[in-house]
Order: sequence, then C-alpha cells, then structure tokens
Amino acid sequence: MSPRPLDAAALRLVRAVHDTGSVTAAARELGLTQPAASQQLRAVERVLGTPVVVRAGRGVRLTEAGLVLARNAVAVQSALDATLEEVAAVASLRAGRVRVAAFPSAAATLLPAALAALRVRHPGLVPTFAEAEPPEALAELDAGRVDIAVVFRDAATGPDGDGPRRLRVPLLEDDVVVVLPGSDRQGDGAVDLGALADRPWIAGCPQCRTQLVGTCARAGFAPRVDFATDDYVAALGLVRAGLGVAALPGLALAAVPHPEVTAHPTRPGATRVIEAVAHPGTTRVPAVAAALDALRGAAGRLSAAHVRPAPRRRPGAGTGAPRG
Amino acid sequence: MSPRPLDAAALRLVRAVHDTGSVTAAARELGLTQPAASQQLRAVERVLGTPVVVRAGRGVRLTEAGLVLARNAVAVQSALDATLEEVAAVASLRAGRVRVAAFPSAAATLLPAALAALRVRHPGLVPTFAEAEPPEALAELDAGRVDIAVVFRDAATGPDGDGPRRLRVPLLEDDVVVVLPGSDRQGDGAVDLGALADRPWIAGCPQCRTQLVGTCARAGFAPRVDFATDDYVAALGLVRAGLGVAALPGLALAAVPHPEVTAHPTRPGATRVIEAVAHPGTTRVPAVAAALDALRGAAGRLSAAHVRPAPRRRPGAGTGAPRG
DNA sequence: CGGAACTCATGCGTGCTGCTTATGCTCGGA
DNA sequence: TCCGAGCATAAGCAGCACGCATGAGTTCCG
Repeated sequence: MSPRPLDAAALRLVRAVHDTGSVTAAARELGLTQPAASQQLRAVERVLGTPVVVRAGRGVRLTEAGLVLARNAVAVQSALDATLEEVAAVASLRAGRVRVAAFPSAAATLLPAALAALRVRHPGLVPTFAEAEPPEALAELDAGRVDIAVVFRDAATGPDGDGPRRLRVPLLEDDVVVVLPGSDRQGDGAVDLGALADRPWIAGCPQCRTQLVGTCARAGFAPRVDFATDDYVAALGLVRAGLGVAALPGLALAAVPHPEVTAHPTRPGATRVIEAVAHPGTTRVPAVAAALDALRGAAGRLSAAHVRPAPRRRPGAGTGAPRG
Repeated sequence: MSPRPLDAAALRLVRAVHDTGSVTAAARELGLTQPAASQQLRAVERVLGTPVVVRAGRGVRLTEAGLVLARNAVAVQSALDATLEEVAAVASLRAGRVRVAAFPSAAATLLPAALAALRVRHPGLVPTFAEAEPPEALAELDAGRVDIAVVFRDAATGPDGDGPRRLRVPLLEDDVVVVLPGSDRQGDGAVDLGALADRPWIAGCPQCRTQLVGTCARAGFAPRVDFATDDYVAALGLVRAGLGVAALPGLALAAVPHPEVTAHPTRPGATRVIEAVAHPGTTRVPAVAAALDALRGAAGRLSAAHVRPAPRRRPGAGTGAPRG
C-alpha cells in the first residue's frame, strides 16, 4: 500500500548509473546483479511516475529526472553519512556528554578525580556537572536532566526500595566522624557518642543531621544542635574555636585541611554509603558506562582515613552490557 | 550480509519517537504497529552498535545517539523531500528543459510557434534551441546533447534505415518550389523542370541541392548551379535580379517575404518531409513528449502555400506512453 | 554484410526481511 | 495490591527483492 516514498539506496543506484554510465557497472559497484539494479530502477520510475533512464544504444542515459536524482543523491548520502559519523563519534566517546549531579563534598573530591580521568581517557566527551543534594539529584535523574546522580545514604537504613527503576553503583563507604577541638584530647580511637551527649553540636547539611540524630538516638540521647551550617570549613572553624563538636562525613574532611582538630569514628558507628545512581538501561550507553567506570575507578583510588572503597557487590558488572 | 547502512525510514521513526515520546505513538503516527516500530529500533541499535532509546518508566527516552538521529532526521528527510519535489517539478513540467535542434527555416517558422505554445502551456519548462542542419542535428541527438532534432529529408527517398534507434514524428510536408522572377510569367501552376534545364540555378544548402539534383535527374537533366548560397533571402534577391532560378523549400518562402518573384510546384514533384526525431525511449519523458506535441500542434496550425501538415501516420500516438 | 560480444529487459523461483498477531513483563497510578 | 499502559519477545506469515536463465536489441569486428 505504501510504495516506499523514496529510498537512499535507490538514489545511490541512480548516482552509480550516472557515474558509470551503465546499469551493469552500477550494479557491480553496489554489489548486486544487473537484473536487481534494473528492477530497482524500474521501481523508482514507478514511484516517481517519470522515466529515470532511457536506453541509448548499448547502454542507458539518464533523463533529466535521473540527473536530478543523481545530483541530490550526494546531498542525501552525505547527510546520512554525517549522521552515521556523528553517532559513531558519540558511541565511541569521541564526542557527546555525560551529565552528572553530585552533592558538594563529592564534588570536591570524588568528582574531580573521576572527571579528570574521564577527560584523559575520552578527551572529546564533555562532562556536565551540577551540584545537588541527594534528593534533588535523584529528582534530576528521574526528570532525565542528568545521566548519573552521585548520592549518599545512611548505611544503617537500606536503600529505599525504589525497585528496579534505578541502578545503584556503590562507590565509597564514608564513616561519619565526630570532630573535636585539638585541645580536647581523646586519643585516636573511636569515641562513645554518649560521652558527647551534653556537648553543643554543630550539624552539617539537613540530611547529615538526620543521620546524626538517628545515630545519637541509638546512643540514647538527642543532640543539642547550637550551630547549623552546610559549610564544612565553617563547621571546622567553630569546632576549632571550641564552640562545639561536629559530626562530619569523612569525605568532607578529606577535602579540606583540618588542623587543630581531631576526627574520630563513633560508637555506635555511623557510616554513609556513597553511590552513583543511573537508570538501568543507560549502562549500555557508552558515555554513561564510561562515566560510571571513571567514578568507580576514582573511588578505588581515593582511600583516605574514614573513607574506603565500597565492597564490590557487583563484581565486574554494572558497566558492561548486562541484559535484564 | 549487508545490514542496511542506515535508512531514512529508521530516522523518521526515531524522530517520531522523539516527538511523541512513545514508541507506540510513533508507530501509530507512521502507520505501523508497535512491535514493528520496536523491532526497527532494535535493528537500528544493532547497526549503530549503541542504544538509541532507553526505557524510562512507562515510556522510553532517547539516548544521546538517538537525539543525534532525531536531529539529523530532518536534514535527511528534507533532502529527500526536496529531491522528490524537484523530480515532481520536472515530471509535471513546472521545471526542466527540452533541447531542440532544428534547421534554419524551421527555426524561422515552425520552432517559434511550437516553442511559444510550449511556453504558454508550461511556463516553467525552458526550451533550449540550437540551429543545426539535419546531419549535425542528428549527430547532436545521437550524442545526447539535444532531445529533439527537427530535420527534413527528401520524400522520394524513404527514411534512411536507421532502424528502431530513432523515433521519427512527421510534422510537415514541404514542397520544393522553383522560384522565378516576376517578369518570367509562367502562370500559377506547376512548371516542368525540363523547361528550366538551360537556366542558371541558384541552389540552397548542400542537402537541398542534393534533392534538387536528384529531382532534376528524374526530369532528365543536370542543373547548372551558378550561385550557391544558404541564405534564402539572398537567393530570392538573385532570382529577383534575373540572375537565375532557384529551388527553395516552401517553408523557407513562408518565412520571408518574396515580392517580384513567383513560386511554383515542380513537375516531377519534389517534396521534403519535415520531422522531429527523438530517441524512442524519450517519448515517455514528459518534457520531450510535450515538446513533440507542441511541434505537431504548431505544424498542424502552420498551413501555408506549399506547406501542409504531415499525414498523421501515427494516429494520436507518439507522445503518450507507448511501450515497445 | 554477417556473426559475436555486450547490454538491458523479463519471467520465474527462492530466500530473506519485515510486519502482524499474540503474549509476557515492567512500571505507574489508584 | 490491583489494574491499565507501554515495551519486549516469539511465532507465523506475507511480500518483496534478489538471483538465475533467457530474450531482444545494438555495437563492433572480421
């Protein structure tokens, strides 16, 4: 019912006939037999309603319509080739982009390392980065505005059951540590949170505070938060001034110098896991896979105090081409 | 073995998916079922080696490669549409050209009428005209530099057996007339060539002279050619001056005023037939068919003394779509 | 001038591609 | 937790394009 409006292959054939001056030669050039080419030409003439070639002695000659086809064939073919090349560039990571959203302390530590490695490996791939706290980052991911969301969550609470809609790649295990003034010598080991029940607290971002509150609740008290700031440097300054104690993620401490204060794991332990989240299907997209690889690689190389690579629950998988 | 490099239909599909945001909707838009669209997308991904769409919740979302395809789809499609439109314009005679070669006296009479009618009927069709004597015109035709050659030949000798390689459309029958000075009153009727055996002759172009010589031979003498000129006006001037008698085609006389001379059919009669010659296959080309029609129409309207429309040996045929 | 080689057109048979129908699976909404 | 929507997959089938064989016409050469 629909006699194929017009085919690029047909244009190629007409062009080959024009170039070689012979249906047979054109057929050879295109890797098919002469009758096939002849039939294709007749099909083209049928859909166009006008002759494309006329017999001229032993060979054929293109009509004016045929010349039009031959002339436009290069335009169509080049557009097609350009498309193919562009796609190939994207597929081979010579071009394209990856959009990543991450929370601030990851942006200060993990992301630079990962994106730098990514740039070294794939210079043409331009990463886009947006700073966003985990909830916003996940919203951006769901909205399709980013390809990867680097988020953290309390290790105590499992991954919120978002089902198979999201692919979570564990990157780091980040111990939440209490930061005490340097004068407040408690040694190097873990400190009981209960011993700090009466101290004024300096809390970080709201989500951190949630984890802090939960951990303190398990220790049997509710922290008195006198200072609230998302700025880790500021928090460290407050601690250094002796105005309180802070619970900060180890990753944040790794990003900034922190003289005159000491960091300690807590008892009970508070750990947050940092993971890259993406849509499951996008792992087959080369750019996303490469970015996830780079993130995992950077996480593996980034081993500071209180920050250690996540146990690889998915051995080798996650960036290949898993189906299902 | 050759998995179709890339198809315009596939690009259209990707574009439709991009526009509608759904494979099902895209399939509806393109008039096919959802599984067909899904399979086509998978085929595209197979040839590209990279995903084009990823499932996103209820629907699908295009990957970056898919976006590239969707973006380039319009370029390819528009190039295809432009080609189609251009061919349609040529086929419907809104554009294009017809190249005609004709001998001088036809260029002065038949061609203007035919080409004017052609221009009225098809303003976009630009006729190209080249003046050429019959042998050269036929050579141009064989070389493919013109589409139609308007030629004449001696009616006594049949068409030189050029077989089915040429299509001859008879246009006019043109009596060769002898032109006598006005003072040389011979009445209006035909004159015996034998009576002019001793007169000096003014001969036209070589081919005309051939016919003249042949006709005179049939009348039993060889004309003494004292003046040779291809210029009919000059020949008429010579006759008018009483320097000789001329044998001119009636069509030439119809093109120029000829006072003070008289024109007479000859006994034995000498007639040349004027015909349009084209390659047989080109009659299916609309522009050529229209030009042939215009030529035939002009020939039918052009009825002067000694010039009459050719008997239509091919009733109605010759411009339609004859096969074989 | 006749034969040979070449080129295009056609008829028929076959293999394959792509579509359709039917079904399962996943996800989102109530 | 159920239901609706959308995509993926399997199987069956139709259509078509290709390939082989052949015929017709043309050019070139002897």
